[in-house]
Amino acid sequence: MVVDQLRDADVDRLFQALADATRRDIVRRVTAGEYSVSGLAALYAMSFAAVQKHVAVLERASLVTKEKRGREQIVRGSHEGLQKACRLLDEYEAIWRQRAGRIADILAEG
Amino acid sequence: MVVDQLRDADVDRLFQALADATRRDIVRRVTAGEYSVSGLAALYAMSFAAVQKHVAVLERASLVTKEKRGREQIVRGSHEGLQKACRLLDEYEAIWRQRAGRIADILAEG
DNA sequence: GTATCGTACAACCAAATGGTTGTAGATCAG
DNA sequence: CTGATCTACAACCATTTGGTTGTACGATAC
Repeated sequence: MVVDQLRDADVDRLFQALADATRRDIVRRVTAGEYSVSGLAALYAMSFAAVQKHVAVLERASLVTKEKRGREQIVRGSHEGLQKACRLLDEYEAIWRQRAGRIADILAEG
Repeated sequence: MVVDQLRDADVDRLFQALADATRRDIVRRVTAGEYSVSGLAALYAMSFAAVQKHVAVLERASLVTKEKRGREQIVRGSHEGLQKACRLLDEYEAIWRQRAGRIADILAEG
């Protein structure tokens, strides 16, 4: 299904975005407070353009939003993205619990 | 700190491993039941070696374990890996809730 | 013993990643 | 207007990733 493929791509982007320590740090910071792109860039030992790219990756993954304010671009954490990731992992956990439940049933029967 | 670097690398591997639809599908399957590597390989439109690599990525990320049984290698889901990922995301959620709490306080004061 | 099956691993390739520098457009300060 | 600041984006580079094929080796079946 095309729908599922799109969803897969979304999830790919989500976890891919979280698979980098700098990006996770950015998520942490912009979730706790407000930062401009250059404000973030000042925090890391890499070029402005590199940080800009990281923010772009987070934005495409819906983990972050940008809002123009004057000449600055304010980056904010998006709770939706995080929740989505949490819910996805919970699904796997649910599968595990189902299996654990079945095993418990088998043990109870045996 | 070296400890934190190692931890970062672990988390990188974790989310990196989850950032691929085929690997997520493998996790789903081996969490629900038992599969050999070739049993898994039969499910996907790619070579055995490709699936083998995916399993290796999941194994390095501690999302999966392998156990030799005769000439087969049995792949099983590791609950620890999933829990770790869940807890990590919960940390971010906690940061969000802290911030939401502060905002609520400010609104209550104002 | 021989053929087959399941696995491991190397070598290779195209595409994506994570970084760089450089250029250019808006916006603000003086 | 001029200059500084913030951002965007292109071009480039090294490394990693996700895939392939081919080879080799232990375990099993006959």
